[in-house]
Amino acid sequence: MVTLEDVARQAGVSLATASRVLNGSTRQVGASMRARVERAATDLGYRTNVAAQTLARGASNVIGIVVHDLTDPYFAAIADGAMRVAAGHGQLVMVATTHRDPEQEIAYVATLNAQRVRAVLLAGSRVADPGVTARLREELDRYKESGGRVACVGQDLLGADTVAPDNREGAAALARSLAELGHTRFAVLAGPPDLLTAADRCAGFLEELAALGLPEPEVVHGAFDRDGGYQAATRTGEATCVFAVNDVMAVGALAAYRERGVRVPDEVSVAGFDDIVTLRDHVPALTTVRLPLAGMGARALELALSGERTPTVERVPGTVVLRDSVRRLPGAPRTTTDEVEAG
Amino acid sequence: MVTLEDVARQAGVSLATASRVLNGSTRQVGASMRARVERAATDLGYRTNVAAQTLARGASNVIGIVVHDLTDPYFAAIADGAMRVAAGHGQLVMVATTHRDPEQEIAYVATLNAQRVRAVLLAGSRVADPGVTARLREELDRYKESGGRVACVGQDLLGADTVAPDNREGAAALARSLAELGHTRFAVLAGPPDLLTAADRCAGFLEELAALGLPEPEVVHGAFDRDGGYQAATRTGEATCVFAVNDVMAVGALAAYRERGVRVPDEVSVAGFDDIVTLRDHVPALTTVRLPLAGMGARALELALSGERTPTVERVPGTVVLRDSVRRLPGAPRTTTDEVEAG
DNA sequence: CAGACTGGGGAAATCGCTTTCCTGGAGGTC
DNA sequence: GACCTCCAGGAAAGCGATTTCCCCAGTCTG
Repeated sequence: MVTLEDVARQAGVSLATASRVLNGSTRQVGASMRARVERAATDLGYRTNVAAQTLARGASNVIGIVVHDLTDPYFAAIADGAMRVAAGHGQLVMVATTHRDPEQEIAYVATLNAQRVRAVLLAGSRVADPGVTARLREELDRYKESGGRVACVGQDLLGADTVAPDNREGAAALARSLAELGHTRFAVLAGPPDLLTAADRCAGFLEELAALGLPEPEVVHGAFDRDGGYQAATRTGEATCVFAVNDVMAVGALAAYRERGVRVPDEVSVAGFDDIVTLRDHVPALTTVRLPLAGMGARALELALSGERTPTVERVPGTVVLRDSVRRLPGAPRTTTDEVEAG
Repeated sequence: MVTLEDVARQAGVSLATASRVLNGSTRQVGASMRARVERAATDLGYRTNVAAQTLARGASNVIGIVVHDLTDPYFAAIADGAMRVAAGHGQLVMVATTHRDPEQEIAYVATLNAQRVRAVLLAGSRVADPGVTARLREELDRYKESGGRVACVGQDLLGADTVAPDNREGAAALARSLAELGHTRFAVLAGPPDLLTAADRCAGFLEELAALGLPEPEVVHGAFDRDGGYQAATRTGEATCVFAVNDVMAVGALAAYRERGVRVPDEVSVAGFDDIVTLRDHVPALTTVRLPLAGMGARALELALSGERTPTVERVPGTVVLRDSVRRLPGAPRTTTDEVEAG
C-alpha cells in the first residue's frame, strides 16, 4: 500500500510538501516541486488514506443519511435529492436503512457519530413514543456537541434543521377539494396510529371535514405501506371517497378494489399523498397531494451543511393534484381551483 | 470530544485495557476493570473514533455500493438486498450514485479505495466502451492490490466476483413464450446500443426469433428509462408484440400506447424485463422476465465478503412471467409452459 | 546596501486508537 | 519449596495523514 511518505521519498521532497500538493492546503508549492510530487503520485498509484486524513483533520467528508426503506420510492426520492447536494459539496454518502425500527435509527446515529460524519440527515416520520424520541435526541445532542450537524425531513421534534412537509394543511386542502367534488361519506386509510406523518395527515383531513360540517369518516388503521393500504381497503364500508395517507397505500387500495371488481372512480374515489413520481403511469392516475420530495431532501442537507448555528425549520406546503382516481359526484357545483392534470 | 484516553483516565486503567474492553479484542479483561471502564465510557458518553480505529486496524467496517440511480427501483432493490447482508455482517454502507456516468463510476471506485472500504459492489450494466472498462479495471485492480474485495452485479467483465443475470437466455425464453402465443411480428425497444445489459437482452431476443424462423423485428434504440420506452414506443410500426428491454421502459411504452388510444394487449402486446416489484399493481399487469434483484445484490456482497481468493461468477436465470399485457393470438396452439400468474 | 519582509520548504508533534511486547503475580506440578 | 506456565495489565510503538513552527533565501524599501 502506497503511502504519502512513499510519494514524498520518490519525489525527493518532504512529507509536508507532498501533503500540500496532493491533499489541498492554503500554502503554495512551487511549480517544479508540485510537478514532481504529482508525477510520483500517479506513478506509484497513490490513494489518500482517508481514515488518516480524517483523524488528522478532525473532520471527515462523509455525510450520513438515515431512511426507513430505500425501496420505498418516497425515501429513494428524498435520498436522491440529498445525494446530489452531497456530491455538489464533494461529500460522500453513507446510507443506513432502519426498516422502520426506531432502535435501529438510534443505533445508526451513534454509529455515524463514531464515523465522525459531517452531517446526518434523518428522513422519515417520527413516532409518537416520547421515550424513543428522547433517546434519539440524546444521541443527536451528543453528536452535535462534537461538532456534527443534523437535519431532518419530517416533524420538527429533534431540535435540528428541519424540512417539514405540511401534512395537516395538505390533507385539509385535499379534504376541501374532495368535498367540493360532492363527496360527503369518506373513509381514511390511516396507517399506524403512532406514526406522526400518518397521524397528522389523518388529523388534518378529519378536522377539515368537521370544519366543513361533514360527517365523521370511517378511520381504518394499518401498515404504512402498499400491503397496509390493500388490507385496509378491504375493511372500508359505504364511503364514496377513500383517502389513503400515502401514495403507496393508495396503490394497495386500488389493487384491492380492482380485485374485488369495485370500479375506481365510478364506485369509489381514491386519493393518496406524496405524489410519488414512479406512479405517474398508474391507472387510474392517482389524485394526491404533491410534495417536492427530492427538493426536500436536497434542502434539508443544504441547511445542515450551511453551518447556521440556530436550527432552521422550513415548512413545505403540499399541492393538491386531482387526477382520474376521483370523480365529481352528480350535482356538485364546479368551483374547484386545484391543479388538475391533463391525461 | 471524549477520547479513549479520557475514559481510561476516568476509570483509572491503561489505554490498552480501555481499548480491549470497549472495542473488542481477543484478550480477556478482568470483571472489575471491565465494569469500571464501561461505567466510565457511558458516564462520559464515549464514542469510538472510527477513523482512528480504521487507521490503527488498517481495515474499515464500511462497504461501498455503486449504483446508477437509486430512484430506479431496479437498483433500489439490488442495493436493499446488499444492505441487508452488510448489516448482517456489521458493516456500514456507503452508497454512490453515478447517474449513468461511467467516469463517475471510476471516480467513486477511487474514492472508496481512499476510504479503505472493505468491499465494493458495482451494480449496473457495463458499457461497450473498452477504454472505459479498462480504466475501471485498472482502478479496481489498484483497489484489490491493497486488499479490497470487489463484487459486481451484471456482466462478468471486471475480473471480480460476479452475479450475472442471464440476459440473453432470459430474453430468448421470453421470445419463445411470445412466439408460442402466436406472435410473429415483433418490435424491440432496445435501449442504448452501448449498454451491455440492453444489448444482450436485445441480442438474445433477436437470435431466438431467428432460430424460430420468424421475421426480423424492428429495433428501436433509445434511453434505458421510462421516457426512453415512451419515446421508442411512438416510433414502432406494425408489430403485434413489443419487447422493451426493461420494465421501466415497458411502463413508458404502455403509457405512450394509452395516450394514443392503442389498447394493450388487444392491439399490441407488451413485455418487459426485470419484474420490478413496485410494478405489480400496474394495469395492465406486465409480462416480464423475473430476476431476483434483492437476492442478486445480497449474493454478490456475500461473495465479496466471503474472502474467497479466485473470483466466482454465478449466473442467475430469469423466469418468464406471462401477465395481462400480452395476449394469445387467435389460432395459436396452447402449449405454453411458462409461469402464468393469476390476477 | 542594510534591514525588514515574504514565501516556499522541511522537521516534528499530533490526531485517537490498536497491538506487540514486557512484567509481575497467581496457580500447578514434581 | 523451586520451577513453570498462564494470564491480566501496562508501556510504547506504530497507523498515515495534517499542520505548526522554524529556517533560509530572495525581494523590497528607504
